[in-house]
Amino acid sequence: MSLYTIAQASEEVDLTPYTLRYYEKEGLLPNVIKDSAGRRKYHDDDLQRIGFIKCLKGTGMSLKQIKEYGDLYEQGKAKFKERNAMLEKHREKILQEIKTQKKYLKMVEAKIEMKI
Amino acid sequence: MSLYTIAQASEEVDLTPYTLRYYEKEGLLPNVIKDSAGRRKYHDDDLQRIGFIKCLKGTGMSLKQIKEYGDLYEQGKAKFKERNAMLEKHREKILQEIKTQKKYLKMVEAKIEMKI
DNA sequence: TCTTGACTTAGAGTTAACTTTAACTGTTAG
DNA sequence: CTAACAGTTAAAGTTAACTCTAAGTCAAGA
Repeated sequence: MSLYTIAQASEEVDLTPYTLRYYEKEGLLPNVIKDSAGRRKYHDDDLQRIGFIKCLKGTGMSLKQIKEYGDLYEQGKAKFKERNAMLEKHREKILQEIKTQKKYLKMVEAKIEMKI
Repeated sequence: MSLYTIAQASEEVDLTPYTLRYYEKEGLLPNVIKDSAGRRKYHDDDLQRIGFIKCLKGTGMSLKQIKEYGDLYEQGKAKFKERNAMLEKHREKILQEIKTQKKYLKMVEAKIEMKI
């Protein structure tokens, strides 16, 4: 049950403190606690959550949608179906994106081989 | 040797006329000609070029870098080496990105399977 | 006690990539 | 001839996602 300052968390998840505060302000990190002096303390759970946010963001989900997902997550198993539907849909999007990337890769490779 | 109006080109490449004019203004499309009334006429070559711009952009290259690449392209075989070096580097980036996407795909799938 | 340094906030500023607006021009159908 | 239409420009506006600033607080070390 280790706790991290914002600097440590920042290091750990490779996002700036600015970004961490921004995500929190946007409602993506509802469970970050503060010490008696008002300073943020990040739990491992928070870092896990940030990790998943990075995954969703890295696969093209907007922060707005990520927040929607997070809000469903906060509502527990009542919203499990909705939440998983979002993920299933996102999974399809990622699969499609990988296909597109592979197509583009071939285009770039073709251009390289063209030697003109 | 067919020619396209901006509306037709827009349809063909699936970008708005706004975007096509914007790309031109940014110097990404230096060869678009105009008719006697000042209206743009797109050649097949232009559409090909736009197609490759979409490829580079779709794989995360910024318009600024795409312009750099295009500028080298304009300078013909004198800059062939530099140009191809850019593409080789970009190829590596795409490969890395596909790897990352696959990792993220697994994370999303794991979360789906988690059923919590 | 003083100062240094890491934090806090609200709010302003930045960047990329469009996207729209306003005012205008030339072409075409009735 | 004229109205509608498809285009033109320069410049302003928009959006997402940060990124930074200014002013302040608190704790720890010399």
